[in-house]
Amino acid sequence: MRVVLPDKFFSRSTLKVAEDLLGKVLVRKLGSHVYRYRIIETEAYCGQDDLACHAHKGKTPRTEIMFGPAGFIYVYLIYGMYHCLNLVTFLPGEGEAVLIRAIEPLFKTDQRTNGPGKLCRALKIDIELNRRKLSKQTGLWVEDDGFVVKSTDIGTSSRRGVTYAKHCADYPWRFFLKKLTFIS
DNA sequence: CCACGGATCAGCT
DNA sequence: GCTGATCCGTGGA
Repeated sequence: MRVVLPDKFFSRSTLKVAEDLLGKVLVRKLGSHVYRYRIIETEAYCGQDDLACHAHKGKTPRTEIMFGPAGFIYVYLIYGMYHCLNLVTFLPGEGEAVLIRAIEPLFKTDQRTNGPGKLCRALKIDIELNRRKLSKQTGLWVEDDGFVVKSTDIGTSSRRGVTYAKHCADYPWRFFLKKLTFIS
């Protein structure tokens, strides 16, 4: 059973989307090959009041895509050498998105995808995908394959690398599947 | 125009 | 745990 997640999945509360994306399948099509990965770690970035969010200063050329409709892709270059993949969430005008921090390949490979920079490198995600819509046509989309995630499988913590964000740095807006989930 | 610093990672201590 | 690599978006002049 494979169902492509509809736009309405993403046009909900960003915290809810970040949590619900755990266990879903990120799909990348490159040429005639299709690669599937389990999403195992995410972070929520919640608009103008969130000092860690790129949109907190309001709409700029870079962040404009975050203020558009949910279901679009926001990719940016960080530290001059890594790209980060974000999925736009919630409502137009809010400037919110979910950062995909780690995924697990569902096929045999040596790819390292346990970090936002590394997963973009493995999936060949770069600025070319910025502002595009999640879809089969774009070559990047998200599916539900029936994998069940219980609330007890989910861990939370503060977000990584945002110590500059003052009080917002402590918000528990990082979500991950506890490793125990994959043993059994 | 120019200066600053970052939603990271690998390699070292 | 700490540091450097590397470049572009952003804001101030």
